[in-house]
Amino acid sequence: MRTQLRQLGFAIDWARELATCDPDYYRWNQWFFLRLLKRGIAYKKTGTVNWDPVDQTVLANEQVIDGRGWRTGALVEKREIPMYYLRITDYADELLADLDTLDGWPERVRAMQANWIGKSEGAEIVFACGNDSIKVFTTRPDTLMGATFMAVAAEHPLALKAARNNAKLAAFIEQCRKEEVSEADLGDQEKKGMDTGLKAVHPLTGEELPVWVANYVLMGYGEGAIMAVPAHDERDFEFAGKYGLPVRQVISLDDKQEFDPQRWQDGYAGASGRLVNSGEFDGLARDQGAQAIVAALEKRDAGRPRTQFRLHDWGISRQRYWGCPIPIIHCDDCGDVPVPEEDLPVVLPENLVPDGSGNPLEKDAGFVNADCPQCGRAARRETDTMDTFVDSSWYFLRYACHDNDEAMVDERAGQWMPVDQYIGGIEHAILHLLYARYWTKLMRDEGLLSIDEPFSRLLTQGMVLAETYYRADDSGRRQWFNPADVEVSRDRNGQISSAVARADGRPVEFGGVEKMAKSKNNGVDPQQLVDRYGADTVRLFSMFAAPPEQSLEWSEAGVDGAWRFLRRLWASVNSHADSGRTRAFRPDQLSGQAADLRRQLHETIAKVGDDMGRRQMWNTAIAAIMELCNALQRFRPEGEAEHGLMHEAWEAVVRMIAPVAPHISEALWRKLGGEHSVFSAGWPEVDKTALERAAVTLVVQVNGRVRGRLEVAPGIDRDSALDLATGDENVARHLDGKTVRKVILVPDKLLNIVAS
RNA sequence: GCCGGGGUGGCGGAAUUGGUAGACGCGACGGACUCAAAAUCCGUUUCUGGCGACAGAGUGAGGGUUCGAUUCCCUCCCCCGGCACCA
Repeated sequence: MRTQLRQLGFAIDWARELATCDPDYYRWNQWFFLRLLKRGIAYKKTGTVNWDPVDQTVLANEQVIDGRGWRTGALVEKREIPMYYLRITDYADELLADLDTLDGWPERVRAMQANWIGKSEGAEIVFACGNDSIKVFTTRPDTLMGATFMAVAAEHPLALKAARNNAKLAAFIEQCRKEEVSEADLGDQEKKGMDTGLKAVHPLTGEELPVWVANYVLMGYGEGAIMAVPAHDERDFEFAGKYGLPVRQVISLDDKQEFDPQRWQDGYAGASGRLVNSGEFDGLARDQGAQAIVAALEKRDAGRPRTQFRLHDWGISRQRYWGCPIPIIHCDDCGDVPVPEEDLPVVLPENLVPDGSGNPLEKDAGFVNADCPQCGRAARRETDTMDTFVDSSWYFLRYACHDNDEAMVDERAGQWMPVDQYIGGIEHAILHLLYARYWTKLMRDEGLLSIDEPFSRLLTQGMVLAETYYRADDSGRRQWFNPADVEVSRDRNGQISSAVARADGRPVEFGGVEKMAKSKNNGVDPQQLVDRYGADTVRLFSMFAAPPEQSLEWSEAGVDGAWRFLRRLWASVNSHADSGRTRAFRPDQLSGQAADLRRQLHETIAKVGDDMGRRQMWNTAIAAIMELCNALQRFRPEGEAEHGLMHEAWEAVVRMIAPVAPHISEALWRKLGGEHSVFSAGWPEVDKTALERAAVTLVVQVNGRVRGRLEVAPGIDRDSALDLATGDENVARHLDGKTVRKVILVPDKLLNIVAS
């Protein structure tokens, strides 16, 4: 079933692929895009793409940064091209706030989205710099008086301007821009910088501050420029130390701590403390100081409060063939003209072959050449396609009303939505799920929907991991072997001692356990297992292996157990049904073992319902069903009532296992006399009266260690329990010579006698 | 470097709110059935000592809180995943 879960996760990807092939879906994507364009929610601006100067193509992000080494460093250039964007940042506040309403979502996904949106409160401050100015964003306006230099990103306009007559600076900037490509190891990259020679003017003191280019300042966040306060920011501190820039303390520390400009210490960036060395602001607490400083800046028109989001607007243009065409025609005279509604959809030609040299649409005259809808003259069709995340943002809405060719969605979408239970891989935790939430809100605000959120409950599956094997050639390049093509020898502890390739019998190296990926050739196709054992067994086995949110190392050990379980179930139910003794009975006719068995049956029904529903722990649900089956198979029914009980039990078992082993369950359900499908039979009901117990097991501890067990009537009080416990031989032995100090009773569960 | 998730028998994992650690399954070992094997069924299976009843140790390491800690707190180690030096 993990496979099935996995496939449900893939459904997102399938939906995207199918949707992009479906002109009907294109039509509404394009219709809605044009509507957003008209509203100004979609807009055009220059964006940066990774460009391969050798193959002359745009590189996908993962080709550049995922460490597979396709293209790195010098082989990637940045290129500025016009792109279409959606104003997702306008919804940043709502997307953040509504996370609190998604209580059916895993906490970690909500945390990841909140971090991604990245709201921070602070101020923007403007520093004069010659005839220009530098605007910065800071979360710490209280430290303004401790700013000792400015730092700008390599791409910052002022840096570029200064580089025009400074070759060394230009070279440094070029180097920074190249290195920025590999974000993966940015974390431990050394801080580097260079003085531009420019001076910025402190807006309150008038002091001149040097302006540096620094590789730790990012153009994509805030203003691409910072005021550096080395005394209270660890990165600025490190940078100042390296380049000998001044450090000025402006926030007091705890009494215990002394400020040392040579050494960074934890409290420097802390929240406590008052302003010092800050002139008129001295003595104010941090937040008051921040307010006062921002007020002073506002008076001089040099700053104001501001909330900054990390989230960027969503660039939806993609320079690739497969995707929904962006319905725009570029005319030399009329500019960018939307394709008229009656001409939608713009469809992709299907006969093009991507050859790795860029978007084939650009070279297809039949697609590119178009008449301007406004003036009728020859014009050029937009060849960028939409990000396929656009398609996955609302496919589930279209499912509800796929046959409507008059409207994007109709009232049926409102009836079906929101999705009760959404399942997908954890890799979709941020992008897909955030875009789908955003799109839902967009459609709501366009009057097409009345829901705020698309998915009520979310299950994010863990990754499936598998062993990797490789053989390195002389140059160190690794050739990866699929685990299925490798013969593994293990030592007594199950550890891999050696492995050889089946093909040539020569040894291969074990490369550790990693997430299944094409690049490591460690994917496993469950189809072979399905062919051998059947789909029900493979579903049962993979659902039983681990809870769905946990990552799972793929192993076929254990699949035999699932197979045996289903075979036993098949035999037991058939033999019961063939006995033909299925008459109704009254529970009070049962006694002894039979009554216990019926209690276990109803406890199991309750547990399995809770595990499959609330807890989403399918592995323990299956374990409980297995336990029940073991008990049922051991039981030898005598008389009509006990045969009736067996019938009640097997009916319940078949209904409970049906979600996991649907084919066998369906057949067994008919065998048990079901007229309709097991899936219309409903969930077995818990008979609360069957749950009552005549006796419970009370664990007896002495000083927290288990020394005995008592069978007692439910609800027994502490003193009676203690009386019984001290009568137990082993308990008495451990109490011998000691005085009872304290007795703790956990009702119907445990009695702890504290003695010394 | 930062963030998130983990670390429990030979293995996958269970223990839901601080209350019997190891459910369920795999594997292994022993037995029944069989001329034999497979399949099936029964039993044992955390480690150490003991014929046993039992006793001691034990959930990555070390400390703490508690009558009681896999669970809560502190420090540290290791593994997996993600990433954005976010001002």
